[in-house]
Amino acid sequence: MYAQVIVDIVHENVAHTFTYLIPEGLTLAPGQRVLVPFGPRRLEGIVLSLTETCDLPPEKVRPVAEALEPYPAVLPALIDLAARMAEEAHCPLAETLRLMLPAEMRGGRVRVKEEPVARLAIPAEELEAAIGAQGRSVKRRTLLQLLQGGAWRPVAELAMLVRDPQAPLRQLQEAGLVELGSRELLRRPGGELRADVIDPPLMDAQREALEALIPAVDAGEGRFLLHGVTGSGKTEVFIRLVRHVLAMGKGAMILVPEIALTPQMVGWFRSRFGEVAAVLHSRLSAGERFDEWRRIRRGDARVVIGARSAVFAPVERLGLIVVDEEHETTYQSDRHPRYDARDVAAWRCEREGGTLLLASATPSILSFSRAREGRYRLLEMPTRVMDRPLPEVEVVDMRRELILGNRSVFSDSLQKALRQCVARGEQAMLLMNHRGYNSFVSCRSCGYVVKCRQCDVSMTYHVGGADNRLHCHYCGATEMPPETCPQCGSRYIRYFGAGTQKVEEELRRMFPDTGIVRMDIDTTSGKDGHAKLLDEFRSGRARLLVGTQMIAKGLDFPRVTLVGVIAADLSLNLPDYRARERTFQLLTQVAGRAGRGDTPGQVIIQTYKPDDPTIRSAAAQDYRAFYGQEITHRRMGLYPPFTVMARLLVEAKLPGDAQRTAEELSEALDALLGTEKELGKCVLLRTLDQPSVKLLRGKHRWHILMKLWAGDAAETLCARLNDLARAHTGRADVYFEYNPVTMM
DNA sequence: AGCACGCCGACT
DNA sequence: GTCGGCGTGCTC
Repeated sequence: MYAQVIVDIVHENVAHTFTYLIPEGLTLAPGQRVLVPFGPRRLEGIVLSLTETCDLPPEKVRPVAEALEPYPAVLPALIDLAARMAEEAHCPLAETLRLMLPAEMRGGRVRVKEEPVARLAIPAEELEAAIGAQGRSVKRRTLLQLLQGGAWRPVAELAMLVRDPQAPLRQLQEAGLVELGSRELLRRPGGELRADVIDPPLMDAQREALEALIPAVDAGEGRFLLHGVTGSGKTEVFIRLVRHVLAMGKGAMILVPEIALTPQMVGWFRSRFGEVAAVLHSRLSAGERFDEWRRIRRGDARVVIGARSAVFAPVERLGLIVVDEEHETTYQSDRHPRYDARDVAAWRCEREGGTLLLASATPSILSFSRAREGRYRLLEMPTRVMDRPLPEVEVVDMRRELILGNRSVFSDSLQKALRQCVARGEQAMLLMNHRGYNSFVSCRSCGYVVKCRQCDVSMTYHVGGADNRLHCHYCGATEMPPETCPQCGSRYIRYFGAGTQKVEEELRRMFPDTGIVRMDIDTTSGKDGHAKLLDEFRSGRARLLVGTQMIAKGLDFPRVTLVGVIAADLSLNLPDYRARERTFQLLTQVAGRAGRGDTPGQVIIQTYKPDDPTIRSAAAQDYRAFYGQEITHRRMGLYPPFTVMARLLVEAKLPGDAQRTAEELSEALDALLGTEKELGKCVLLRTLDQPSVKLLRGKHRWHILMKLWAGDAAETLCARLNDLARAHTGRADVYFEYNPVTMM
């Protein structure tokens, strides 16, 4: 027998199977990891298939060195998935296969952890006599007593009752009374678990959603989009559905945008499912991730809660994938090989006979339009649990505040509401979608704005640490703020625009005796950074929480009755066709954090554009109204979902190299579209210019942006563009992006 | 990818 | 005459 093996090297030259002889006594199955000789080296590889024959000259075929595990590490369905993704992304199969395994497994970086254990080696009826025979040794007698049940006990556990048990245990072993061994130890993240929380009663809307979903789950099919307003109890629907799937003997996956931001979801699932639930995300240690992966692979854990990459978890007999907060951009991978976890989830469900459930209070325009087309079945949960009202939303015109002489970051309304909220002993959350103290530094004489030396981006003033410095939010560079203008020499340097630090400082001035927590990348970077800050707020030690968009996602604090949005326009003004969508999502999601307990919630949105339709529909928490406006914008502007966006991005040290390369690419594209007219027909728009960030990390940037009619021609064209980018070598780097995450 | 082989310039 | 530059090509 021969094994067809993909070696773990990502390179076009070796992007095909290599044939190895399977030595006597070794049995292999597709998906198994092996060690194979490869020239002078030994490499890890994955068995794709087994064959009886081989058409290579026999002297060229060498045998497999060894199997790395006794079981297939990659399930057949995941081999298919890797193959499909490699074809789609035009990349070597080895690259997509890597997604299917925890990175730590490669190169033998993690090991199975073992612990020493001991058990009785004699029948129970002989124990009494054995204890009697131990003479004056209290340790040996106690140890025998502790082992009386006959089961394996960890030596570490025995050591808590008998100090230094190793020597007496060895003596007992030599006497044939005790057997010593070692046992696999699983490293579990996040402490003890218990499946002891009882099910709360279901509301009508939840029951209706389940009545639609359960027959589909029973049939192993169906794609659903659940649109449920914030606080409508979607999580409880997921939990009941997962329980149903488990009862069928199948497995389930719950994907969440970023697990560090949604520790509550993990808590809910672990308290309801206990050991059957596994958690997968990037903040686990290597050992924890490997062990959780193995618990899933062995079928011990059949519910997986995880972030984007958990969509590749080795769940067999997959019955359900839930994508919670499906509108989040974190489901799109930004690294190679790029994928969208929602698409992967859909493929897996189709291939493996599972039900797909996308859920959000603010569905992505893409998913909702698919639901309108009938590609997803739409389920709606329009009311909050316990008939709690959606919060009251007030839009405050910040231009008026300025005219009235209020130069604080808080409007009169918000100040008043904050005072009342604090006086009532309740909690408030404030969204400021910009971190730092001031967002830019400028010369009042000549208008000069301090920009990063490496990036075409204004620098943000941060206080704290050893000194106050300017930071670049794109590359992380810092420098001291200038005292005089580098351009005109004036001393008229002023600081403008507020960030989270400034909001925090103003709050402290207003409420000197109240606990305040600031949550942004700067305060949550350490291990468990999120958890510590959230705990500070949850416990009530802090009453006020200031943060960037990370506070808007899925958190459930019953004592929050007030939500303030300091500057709703920040995300609205970004140069991206999705700016309105993102703003609506952000405002609606953060508003939904208010009034989740028994007290009704209040939301105040501060803006310089109080009449903007996006802000208006967010204030009304009217998704349908927003969708109606936005889909019209997209149709008129020829944006997705009506078209596919694509771009060739060029980056180079020298500005001339970047521009010249972009122009050359444009000419190559002219030639291609000239000879293959069919491809040309799908190009609706094509522009060659500089992106809004013209310099990034010291590299000058140009791009060719394209809007394409979705279809076969667009796919072929994208494949060509991808080849074009890959083939390019020279003084510039060229990247092809399909549906780019950012256009900047 | 990585490591061999291979064919031309400056050194003990 | 040898050591070493990294260009080309192969790995079952």
